[in-house]
Amino acid sequence: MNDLATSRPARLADVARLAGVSAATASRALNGSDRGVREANRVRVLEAAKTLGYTANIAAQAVARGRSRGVTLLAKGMPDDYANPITAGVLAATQRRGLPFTLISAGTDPVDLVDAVNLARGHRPEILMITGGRTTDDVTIPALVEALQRYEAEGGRVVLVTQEGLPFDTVAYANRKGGYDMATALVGLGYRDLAVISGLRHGLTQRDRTEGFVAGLADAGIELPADRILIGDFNRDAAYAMTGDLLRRNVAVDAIFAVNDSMALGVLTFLRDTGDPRRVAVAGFDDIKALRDVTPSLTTVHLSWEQVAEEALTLATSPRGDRPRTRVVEGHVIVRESTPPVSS
Amino acid sequence: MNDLATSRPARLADVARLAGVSAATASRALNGSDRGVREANRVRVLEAAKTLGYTANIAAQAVARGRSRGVTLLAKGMPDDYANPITAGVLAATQRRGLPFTLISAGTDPVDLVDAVNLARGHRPEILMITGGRTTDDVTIPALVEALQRYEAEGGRVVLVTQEGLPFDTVAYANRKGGYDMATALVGLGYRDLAVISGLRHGLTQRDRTEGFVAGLADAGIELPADRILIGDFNRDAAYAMTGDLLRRNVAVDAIFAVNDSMALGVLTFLRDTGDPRRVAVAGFDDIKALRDVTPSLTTVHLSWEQVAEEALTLATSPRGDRPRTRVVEGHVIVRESTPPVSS
DNA sequence: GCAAACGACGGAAACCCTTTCCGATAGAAT
DNA sequence: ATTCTATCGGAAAGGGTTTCCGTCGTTTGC
Repeated sequence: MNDLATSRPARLADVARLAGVSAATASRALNGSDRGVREANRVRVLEAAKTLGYTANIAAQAVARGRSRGVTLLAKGMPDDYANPITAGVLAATQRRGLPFTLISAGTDPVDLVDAVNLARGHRPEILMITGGRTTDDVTIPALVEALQRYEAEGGRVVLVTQEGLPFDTVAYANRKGGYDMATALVGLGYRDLAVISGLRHGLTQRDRTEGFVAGLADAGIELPADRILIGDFNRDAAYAMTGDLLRRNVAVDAIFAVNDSMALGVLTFLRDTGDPRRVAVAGFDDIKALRDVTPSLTTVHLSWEQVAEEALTLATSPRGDRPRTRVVEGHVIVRESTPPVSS
Repeated sequence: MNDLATSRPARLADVARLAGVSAATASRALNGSDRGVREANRVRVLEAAKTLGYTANIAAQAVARGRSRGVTLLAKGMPDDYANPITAGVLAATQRRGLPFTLISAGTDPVDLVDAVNLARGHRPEILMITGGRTTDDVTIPALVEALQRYEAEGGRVVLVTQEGLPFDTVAYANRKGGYDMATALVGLGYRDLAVISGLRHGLTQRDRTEGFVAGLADAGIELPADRILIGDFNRDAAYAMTGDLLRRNVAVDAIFAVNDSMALGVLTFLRDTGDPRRVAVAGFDDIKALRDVTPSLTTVHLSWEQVAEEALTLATSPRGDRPRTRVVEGHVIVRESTPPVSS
């Protein structure tokens, strides 16, 4: 009932004093790590901490230790209107391991990302994870790489989720193969007049998925005219609009492949909203949870986001190799109602 | 090209040395606020910082200042399968104001929440925001209140989002009124045999929405039998299962009110999976974005999450009153296809 | 025109809170 | 009695911010 918690948080020294030991001993007792503390003292310290409502000042810990515990995830382009499966996956995975999790969100502008990296660097987290599509024309890449390399030189761990090709440990997923397999699947179902709704020209994710899809069609003997690949923003609303553009051109289209599920939902909703008489099939990529609730259920490339997150954390917590490692998570096509077999 | 950034982050002293000033001056130059620094020195410091790739150690800043900048959002029960509108709203709002944002997620167990509050307290953030349904039978409430009061006594700001009744600044939304209005609307459309799919018995959010709904029906002269209120977990899958339980009982039901949209989606999907969706009307609550993509489009109570987040941040950044303030954000019913007028 | 007062600015040092290194002490084992 | 061992405390980081004080140049008053 020592109600001296009036205006300043209890600090370690207060706990130590109340327990009748030194600050060093109190510290050792509280986070056990170090070497032994006599049992009697340990319990006295713990009790004192409880009485005072003591909470370790995490910032001070970070300063003293030179690094703060846990994972900081830098997500680009958050928030969007759909649950970001990567964020959710990493959050769940860190929770499973009891690691503190911090989310820092950067705008979609590449410059923001560099700023955000520097902000994250300021936190000095053990593990810095970065997600969000990179682009090919990004002039800030050198700055980004430099900031991250500096961070690794300082002893931090960097893991990239999404993008291969940068000199850091990376978890990627098989975008190209997924696109290829989707093409194969759609052709197998009987579709011949295809179109792609894709994202920003320079985005690597969408580029790889699109390229894989085109390659898959080519291997099946189908040439995809360039004007059947629509380019726009990488989100649902843009896809909604692009679908309109496509259909107004009155070209023959029997199936649309959207490079991710939110965009596919945009396509689907557009088709429904306008009641287009043509029955156009739709396929997506990612297998986000929201798909369960739409009609028709959506054909997509399933990716295990749990696995992506797990791999990333495993990479991050294992000792660093001398060269950056890359893990690729593969997906597989799931055919659902949105792409019924063509009964020609 | 001073490549001495080999193994340890540049610190303020390095910057100061390179700029030929003292650490004090460098500090003043870098975060401007304090007193004036002669322009010549200012630019030299800024240049030095740039050359060295200097990033302020945020932990050290927090220790020195006694508080770390920005908003820490404590979200209970994250992540779920749908984008959490509160989280997204607060994230967007903090970004708009340029405030650093940190997310800490707690499990669904109330004990986790107290732990998480203490973890958050350790960060000493300026603003601590808490969201996630509270329950009536929660024995940890006193501990929670004590931890938070202590935090406020230490100079932190606490804002609760969702729950009225605790002695802190709060942004609530009109759950009861929303339920009431929904009942009125459904009766107005001609529905008479109603049922409610609700969440955990002790959850305040679902309790208020349910109570409001029942009251609305009563005022319209309709008595809702107790066995038409189904109780289960507060998520989509539970709602999916509960719908099955309800319909298997073969009672007359012409409309189901689910206490939130994810649950309504579960209901909708169950109806669709098992037969004709149009026989039973469905209504939800929240107006989450995912609704745009489902068929039939879902009748719901619209809430402006942007407004909720804005109010919360306004509360948090304005000087504290002597008594806790409460802002209530009201919603309104939006009738969509899932509840067509009954043509008796 | 000169002295006094004043304002702007720079730097030294204290401080924030915790961890960790290292030396000290007491008791146990030999 | 001497050497370990286990435990503890003092003090030094760790990287910033902020207070306090001194200096220096400029303005004001006479």
